Amino acid sequence: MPDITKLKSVTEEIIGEDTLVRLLDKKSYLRHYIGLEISGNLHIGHAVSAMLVIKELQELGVHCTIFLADWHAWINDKLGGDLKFMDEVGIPLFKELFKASSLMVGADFDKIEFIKASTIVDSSDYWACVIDVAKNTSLARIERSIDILGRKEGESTDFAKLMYPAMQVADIYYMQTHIMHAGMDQRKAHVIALDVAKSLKIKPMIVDGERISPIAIHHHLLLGLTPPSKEVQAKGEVTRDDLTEMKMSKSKPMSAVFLVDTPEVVKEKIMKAFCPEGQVKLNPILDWSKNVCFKLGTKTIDIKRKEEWGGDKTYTTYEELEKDFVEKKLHPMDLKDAVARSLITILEPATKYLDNPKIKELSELVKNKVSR
RNA sequence: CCGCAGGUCGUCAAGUGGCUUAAGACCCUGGACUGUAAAUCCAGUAUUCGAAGGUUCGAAUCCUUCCCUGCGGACCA
Repeated sequence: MPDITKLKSVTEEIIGEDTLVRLLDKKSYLRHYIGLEISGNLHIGHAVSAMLVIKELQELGVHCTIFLADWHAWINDKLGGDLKFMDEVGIPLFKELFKASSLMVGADFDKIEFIKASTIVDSSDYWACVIDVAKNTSLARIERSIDILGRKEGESTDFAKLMYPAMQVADIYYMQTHIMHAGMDQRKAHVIALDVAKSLKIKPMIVDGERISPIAIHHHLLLGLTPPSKEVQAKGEVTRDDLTEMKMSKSKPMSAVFLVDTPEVVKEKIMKAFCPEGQVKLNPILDWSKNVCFKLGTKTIDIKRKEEWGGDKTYTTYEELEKDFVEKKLHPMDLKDAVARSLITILEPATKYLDNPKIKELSELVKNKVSR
């Protein structure tokens, strides 16, 4: 039996776990994919959550693919919807950022296949898949799933945005990627993919001659560093949609740590982060401790503080740390200091790799494009 | 193509001829206070009102043209 415990430790949920184990056991050739809109920047969540999953899948012998969703970015108005710019600047930069991420987590970058959306849309078969998906779902369903674009309800939606979910699902079947992987914010699209699995005529998902439902892997979304809205804070229950709402966002630079951030910037962002003393719920510093610091690097948190505050202490498990934090034996400031140092260490391979003029130039071009 | 409504700070939004050197809220920035952040309290932030003309002593507010957005209609009878 293949052991997927390590894979599970870096994901929030796997839908179709039994199928995955069965197919791995049979040594079937399995393809994975994760799609990303070309937006011009990757944050630590992409590296940790997405790349870590790729690393674990690679170790299980799965062929991993990164789908460069330039057409999807166009639909979603990223980088000015400028496909040419994406091709010349966005995608080259993205590949460097992925390379940097792979260095951070130890994934094999050379074995990752890159596929651009703009190449598969040349095929009429692809559009047949889109229609096949669209024929097997309802308009209401699509409308409900539209928040996968990261848009709030009520925002103006042009018709192209309604095509997006059907395309996203079609991507999976057209490319025959048995494992569809994304953040928790994308699960609505994946659930549609699951629902239509048995009805599709054009390109059903086939492994070893057997028709299957694709396997969905969803990784945790790191909490943004900025305070959650008052409404959410007041709620007793925090829903999935609330969590999606609070993820790191490129439009709020202080909410996220980017791969290109210097150690000084990382330190500053962490020190300015929301971190209520003794509270675990909606606390990004605790969330990051658990999902970044204890998953990468030394997998410990080293507190350095004066004797009067309790002296130095090293935590080797998150549970231990959480307990002390709740009992207020660990002050937010000391935790922040330790988390910042940990992140800087974890980011170091990426920081070093990205410290080169060509990459900086691409990064600048994107920055100008976005602010325009 | 026609009709209706609308375009004011990053966002929402008041203002319908002089009291506006454009209110307020949120966001953002700086400061105070906490051994972090948040909360709280101060301070700062549109010489400009979709664009161009025009009327007027005086316009974001009136007129003209154009551009854009939303809604509805028309075409098929």
